[in-house]
Amino acid sequence: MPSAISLLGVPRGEDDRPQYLALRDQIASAIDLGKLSPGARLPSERQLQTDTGTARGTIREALFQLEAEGLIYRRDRSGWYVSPPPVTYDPTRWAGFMTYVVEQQRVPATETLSIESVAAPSAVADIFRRAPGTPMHCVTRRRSIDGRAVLIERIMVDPVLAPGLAEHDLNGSLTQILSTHYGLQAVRNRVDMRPCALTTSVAEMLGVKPGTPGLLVVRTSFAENGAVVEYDHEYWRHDAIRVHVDLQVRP
Amino acid sequence: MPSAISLLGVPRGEDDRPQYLALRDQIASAIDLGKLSPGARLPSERQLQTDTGTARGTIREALFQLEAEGLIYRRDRSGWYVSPPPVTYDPTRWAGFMTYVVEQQRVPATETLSIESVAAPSAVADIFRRAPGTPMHCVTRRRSIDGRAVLIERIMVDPVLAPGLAEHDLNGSLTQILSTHYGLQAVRNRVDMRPCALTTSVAEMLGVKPGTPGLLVVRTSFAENGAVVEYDHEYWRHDAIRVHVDLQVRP
DNA sequence: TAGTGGTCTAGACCACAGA
DNA sequence: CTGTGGTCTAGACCACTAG
Repeated sequence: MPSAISLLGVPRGEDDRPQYLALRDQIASAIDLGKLSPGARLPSERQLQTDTGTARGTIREALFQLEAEGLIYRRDRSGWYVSPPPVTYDPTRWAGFMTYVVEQQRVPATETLSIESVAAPSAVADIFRRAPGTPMHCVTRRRSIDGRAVLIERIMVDPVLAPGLAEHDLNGSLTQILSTHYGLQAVRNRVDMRPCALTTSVAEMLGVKPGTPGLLVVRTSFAENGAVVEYDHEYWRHDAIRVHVDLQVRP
Repeated sequence: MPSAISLLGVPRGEDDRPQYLALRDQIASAIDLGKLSPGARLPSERQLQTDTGTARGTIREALFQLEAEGLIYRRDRSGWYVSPPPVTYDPTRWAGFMTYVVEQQRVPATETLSIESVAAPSAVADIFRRAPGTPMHCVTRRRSIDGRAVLIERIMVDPVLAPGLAEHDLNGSLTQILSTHYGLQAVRNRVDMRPCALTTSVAEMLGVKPGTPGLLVVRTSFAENGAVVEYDHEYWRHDAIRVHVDLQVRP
């Protein structure tokens, strides 16, 4: 029973820590101590409400905090769950998603949501060095780890380089297909990353609330002749990924 | 006037978009259109309340959303402001903070907050390959861009390799000092990145609310003989940084 | 259908920034 | 000092998940 000295306004214990942070600490330490394992479900907000005697809004603030830290996540209208550990992504390695997830003893899965031909917006056209409006393959896929959807990717491929791409099974490694069937080999990779919030369309596909924190990874692969092989936007749940780069000075 | 069809619960316009997202869109487009420039201050929450006729909680939800997207930020108890553009950080380049910020036509600044000797916790000791409890230099610095604090860094350096480090002016490039005065040259860099939430202590130093979204960058620099030259944690405001990596396949 | 999170209201007081 | 954001309360109804 945390000192109920007064009953209005913001009384607060002697410690000066807001209630929602205090609750955050309680839950965080429960996770640290293993009382709540990855994947475990937290008590419902209303349960916490009666347990702690604080308003639901305050409860939710603590939960949002933990979500921002990547410790918990929510399944829409189902509940709050403890986040599994993140996978490590290394842009200097050429291994694709399926490969590095398996290497980390996790189970990857890919689902192709759509494959369509779209007119290249000018930003995309620039990258492919083609005229705006040129048709492009646009593949949308959802990828999961241990059954939990962790990213949505939208890949643009030039149909001139990969005609009939749609005929292939795209639920595996796209890089593999481009290499095997079209002789397209990347020799250079450009990667951009930045924290973002997941916008409505992506959020829906991941089954999360719009505005959930995320990480945007933009990959551009170039062939030997400088042609763009793949132009890829990956929208990750922020708690699912960690980036690792190891670099040597070349003498 | 967005259709006041009913007066209780959540009526919502025909579009099915929650009010807080609608407000988010309004503000976001005002920023896009340049009606609000980087650094500009938004109307106060209570002003928006009377302007839009919605409850303050709803207003704040929209603002949090925009903050998570990196479009706006807050100065504690002062107001909400439009975020300046992020700087690009390239871990494959050896240029330090001062250098790459200037290259991007921005004004960098460094402030040393503390320099002390601490006993290495076991995790740190492992990295330096020394016994736990071995004394280490620990430098805490705050770095700013155009006058806005964007990151806190905590650097650990082995005092055996850099005796008397505290005597130097640490408000410039530490890498430079280690190289010039101690002959410590990094030949390998290991970088880890992950989205996080800024914890209380860091948040205070940055003057932001605890839980504000951030990006943690951990750098480990190795000398030719494998010794660890610098072990550095950088806590960035998430809206201030973008990471860029460009990689070639070596034939 | 019961229970969950999602959205929203309309208040209140507190701590601090800034003039 | 005034005004700002920060924290908190105690309700309400909605939209969805899951049994």
